[in-house]
Amino acid sequence: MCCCLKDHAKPAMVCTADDLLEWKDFPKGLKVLLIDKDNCSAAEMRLKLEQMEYIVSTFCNENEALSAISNKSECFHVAIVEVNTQNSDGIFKFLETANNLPTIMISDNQCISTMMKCIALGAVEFLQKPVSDDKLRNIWQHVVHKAFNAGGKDVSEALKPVKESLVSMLQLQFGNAEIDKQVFVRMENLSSEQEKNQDPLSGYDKYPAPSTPQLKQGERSLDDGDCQDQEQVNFSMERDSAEQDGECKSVETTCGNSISESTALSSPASGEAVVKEEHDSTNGRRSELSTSPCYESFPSNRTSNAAEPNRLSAIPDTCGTKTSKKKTKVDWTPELHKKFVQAVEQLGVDQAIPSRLLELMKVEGLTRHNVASHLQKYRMHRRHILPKENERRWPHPGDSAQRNYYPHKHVMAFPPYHPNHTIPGGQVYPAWVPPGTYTSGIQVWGSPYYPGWQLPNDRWHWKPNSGMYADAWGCPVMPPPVGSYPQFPQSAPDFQTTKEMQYAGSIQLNPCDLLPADEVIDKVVKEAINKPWLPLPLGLKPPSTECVLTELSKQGISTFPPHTILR
DNA sequence: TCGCAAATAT
DNA sequence: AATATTTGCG
Repeated sequence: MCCCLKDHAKPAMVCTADDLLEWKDFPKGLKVLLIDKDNCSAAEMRLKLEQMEYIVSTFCNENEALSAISNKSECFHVAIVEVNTQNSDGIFKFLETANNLPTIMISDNQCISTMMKCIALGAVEFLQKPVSDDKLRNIWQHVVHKAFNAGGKDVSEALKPVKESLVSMLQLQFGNAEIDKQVFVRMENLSSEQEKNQDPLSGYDKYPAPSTPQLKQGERSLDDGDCQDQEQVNFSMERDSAEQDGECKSVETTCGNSISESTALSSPASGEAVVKEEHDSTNGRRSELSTSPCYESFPSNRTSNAAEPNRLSAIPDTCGTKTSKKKTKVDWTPELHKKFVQAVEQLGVDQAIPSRLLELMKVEGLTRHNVASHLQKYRMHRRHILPKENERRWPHPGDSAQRNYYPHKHVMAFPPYHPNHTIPGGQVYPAWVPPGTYTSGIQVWGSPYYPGWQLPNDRWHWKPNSGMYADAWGCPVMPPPVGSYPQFPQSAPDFQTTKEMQYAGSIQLNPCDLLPADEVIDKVVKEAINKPWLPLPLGLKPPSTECVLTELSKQGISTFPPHTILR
């Protein structure tokens, strides 16, 4: 909704064009009944409210207002009523009569008893005059609250359409994520539950006085870390500090309080709001983007839209055409990176070039520049970072070139406890295919599973200690009983096709690394998980071919380029 | 177009 | 302050 919300450090909400459009105008058109004898303040409030797109009907006294309500010539969604010591009785009567109308009291003084009585009679809020713009702007919250909490029967005719539109909005808004649906359902249940509880001793329901009727956070189930699937490129919109756009502003304030907040809360933190525009010098292809807040951890259950994996759905900038100023930023999610790596491997590390990669990736919205940039980074890691680390660890005069693929910190996962245990050749698996020695097999588990050379921050949702190691590989990963490997039947042989492999297999264990301490193991596992490009530490094994194929098929990938199939 | 490196953005 | 991405340039 609010692509303009800057309060949300993490643009965690998912935005779709429709959502934005829907929310943008939400409060617009709500009818406000205003009773204020003070013509000045009445006019002032009316003006402000109208600027906020509310439709205001002003009355000088409660009788006029009541008659308007009673003859049903007009309907109202919310009322703002001024109360003072002189007119209090009449106002109380109004409150009692118009008990279906969310009524906000305003007054110059704060007579506690008057306040108390108003609230007791059903007023939803009691505000001191002058009422701040924010308060005015947010009066719609009472409408929503009433619509959802009054219980079906109590929802006035005026509120019904509001509720309906809210419901549809919410469905739209939350339509994508399962989690959000839950929220939605909860809201629905909530209102029906209240409806049930209402009859007996409905004292409470009769006098709801939520000063801030917002969707309560506690009422929604937030399962973060639980979102996956959806592979799309995420373009995060760079929040523009200058929020000059009036329209944006209104969206911001409108959504910023409760609704958008709830959305943000219910969306997995991993998401990114997106929108953007970018100039692709290449073919003028316009890239706009969408966002997909979910990242997938390997064994993800790709349940939802596997439909258009390569698509960057377009999102119109709802915040006005000015969004064109916003820059785009490609979000290299694991999915996207995986795609990238696969493309690189398909072309062969050496022949991979941006334009070609772009074609292979088939990701709409992605530009050659984006790919080039990523490729640059990718190569950088291979060329510099890894070699250095490797060199440090395993100095090997005369063979530095080859060792470039051996990454840093080669912590032995669970080295043999027995000093005399021999490490079988081929137990070490290099993750990256060395330049020029690209061969089959390796990339299969090197890429599809671990998309990157790096898994930056938590967005990848790989939770090192969550017992997902096994899942990540599709096979158990925890150390088997001391000294035995039989639990991992697969295939050392499959990976012994390159010099690297052989080299790796011949490496001598450093006594210092033979510490099977738990923390060491933990560290190793974490490392293996977080740095998939590294060869698996001794003891950790790559997934079996079966596992790989099974997993891939689960992900809807049933065909493989010939060279990617393990033999 | 590519790819490096500086500039920017988070 | 570090890192990730974009932008500029040869």
